[in-house]
Amino acid sequence: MQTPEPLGGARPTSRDVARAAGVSQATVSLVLGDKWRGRVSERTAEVVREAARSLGYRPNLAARNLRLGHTRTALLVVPALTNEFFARVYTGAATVAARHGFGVVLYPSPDGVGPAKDPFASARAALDGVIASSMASDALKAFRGTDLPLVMLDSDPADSGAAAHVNLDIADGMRQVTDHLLALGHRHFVHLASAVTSWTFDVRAAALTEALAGVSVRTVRAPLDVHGAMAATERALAAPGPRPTALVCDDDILAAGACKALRRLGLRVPEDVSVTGFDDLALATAVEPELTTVSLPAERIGERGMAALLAVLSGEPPQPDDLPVTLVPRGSSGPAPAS
Amino acid sequence: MQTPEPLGGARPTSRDVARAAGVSQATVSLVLGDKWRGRVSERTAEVVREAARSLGYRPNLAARNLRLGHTRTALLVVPALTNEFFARVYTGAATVAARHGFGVVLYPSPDGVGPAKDPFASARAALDGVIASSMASDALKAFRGTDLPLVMLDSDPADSGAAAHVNLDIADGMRQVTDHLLALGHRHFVHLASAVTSWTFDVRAAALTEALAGVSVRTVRAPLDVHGAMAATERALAAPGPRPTALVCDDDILAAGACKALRRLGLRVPEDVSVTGFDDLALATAVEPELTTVSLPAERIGERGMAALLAVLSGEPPQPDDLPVTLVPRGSSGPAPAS
DNA sequence: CCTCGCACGTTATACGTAAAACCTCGGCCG
DNA sequence: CGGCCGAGGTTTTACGTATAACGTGCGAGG
Repeated sequence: MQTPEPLGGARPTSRDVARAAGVSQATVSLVLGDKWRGRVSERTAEVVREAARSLGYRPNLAARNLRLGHTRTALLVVPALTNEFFARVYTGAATVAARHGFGVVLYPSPDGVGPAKDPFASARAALDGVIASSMASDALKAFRGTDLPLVMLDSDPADSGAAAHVNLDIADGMRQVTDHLLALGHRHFVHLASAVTSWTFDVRAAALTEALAGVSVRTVRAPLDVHGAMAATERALAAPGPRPTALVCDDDILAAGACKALRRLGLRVPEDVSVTGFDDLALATAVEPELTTVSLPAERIGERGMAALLAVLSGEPPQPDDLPVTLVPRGSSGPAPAS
Repeated sequence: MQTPEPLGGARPTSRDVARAAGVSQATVSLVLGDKWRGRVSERTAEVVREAARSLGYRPNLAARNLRLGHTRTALLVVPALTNEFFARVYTGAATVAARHGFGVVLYPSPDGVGPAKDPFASARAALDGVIASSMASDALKAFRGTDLPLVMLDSDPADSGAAAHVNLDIADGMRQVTDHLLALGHRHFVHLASAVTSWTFDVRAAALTEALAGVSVRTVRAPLDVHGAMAATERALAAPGPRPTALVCDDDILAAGACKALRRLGLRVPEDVSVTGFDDLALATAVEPELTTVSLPAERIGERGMAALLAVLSGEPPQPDDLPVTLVPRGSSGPAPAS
């Protein structure tokens, strides 16, 4: 009937819709907000809906958020978006968010641990809460002392700044890895550890040394990329003493690099050296041999994190939540060589 | 001086700051908005800033957005966040956005998450514009006919719905690949193509068939994962006729799968069969042999896309923008076998 | 001495929405 | 017949901010 498209200048407002439908703005708000049962006749409601449709009306979210006092959006803080794990966490969080009419905006922390000068300015959306995954505690200080509830994922549960915690049983994962390798007869280990420090890596290290008490284990650190892992692996094998037969890596990327380095040194995986990863990225089944690794429920921790935030926002006291992880034995690990 | 933390109920508003500083709300807005030169004395400004700091004041973005009529945030629509390429596009876009006081919120299109019923509802932020990367044209119809400017990246430049286009010279990339392989003596090709269709893959196919006119080439389609690629590769090699010596893949993931499948068939890469990828993901150097592939300036296309959107928003007519891509020869391609 | 302009603020208003409070009219019951 | 009630709306207000429009002294110039 009227202008079919909101072309040209300004977007139509609810008042424009009201005018077109011959009702007041309040009625439009009622109808479009689905709160009109018993307050507006079915016929009028339909007229309003039709007017809105023909004008191409979309509510102004800024105005709505201002009026409502909340925004139904959460901020997800992650160390690095290029890591598949965090993309999956996001997916999980966004899924349950959508189910509750929430949105999720991402904030890849600059530099992973950097001093986030102003997270609020860069995540320009007005927020209801914050979820942080695998972040160092002090990288989140900008969110402390605000009124925003903070849910921490895969982080130190002793951190009291968070309104809720959801964790992965990382320690158990590492225990499963070591049990697996010990059962295969391995007695000389190298721990290829991540050079970036965070709770999740600290736990891996602690669990490993505890599970391997009394067994020969050597630690080498590497940045989280293939070339760093290769260099570190070469260093580790160049060290004096008996040659390690098992290489436990903090991450699949490190494991992939380790495999490459070993092969260049003329060693076969897993016949001469077994290698294990962590995280079960797509990479784990792309390389050869496929990596024995620990599968983490990435989507699920995102889902649970969002659910926890929603619980906090509705005033429920959230209980601590721990998710199990599972060892996936594949081709990169095998029996320790005879001698 | 006053309450050091905004604990308890409501967040402090600019009016609270004004009260604490003994000035009017307008003055607070002036000072904090950095528009006070010659309107407010340096001393008063400092008092205001101190009051804001001690109250922990953060401006209400919803109110600001409403007042200003824009939000300085853009929506980035991508097919799948777990693909490293898009994470990098995001990074580039977010970088130049931040430089201009803009934010970027992500919308991984319905393929990844739930029903796409209303992109505006799920990306709850109020938006100034939309950037879509590698999206099929009809997946964006929700953004057409709105007042939001749309910038398309890596998409059909003939699409007139977009206010600006930024593209990669994909065709040239594929030409470089075929030139490389032809120079190595290859004459029997297989094109391992993506089963998902989009402009970027159509161009790869078209460029390949054009560059290989008169040469034996067979096309097999596979979903974008390692196992799909393996199955497709086996199918391709089981076909009658002379054995292909070069496998051109639409994507590094496909290439990695192809390498695995070939090895299982007892064929060596690159001695028996050469394999090439596309995109130059981290995966390309994680597998062995490392993949010959085409490196795409992912961050840069994100940067240019955001710059184009900013240009459109300030009324400048944006010119079409094409970014070069480069072949990176690595270990997975070599001379065609003798016979 | 009047007035002009500048330095320094303040008052008032609008942005678009949601919802509380308020109207109006007809029917029905006591 | 008076009053009450419910259906179907409308009027009004508030959310917090940015900024246009409007004072108000005071020093200087005519």
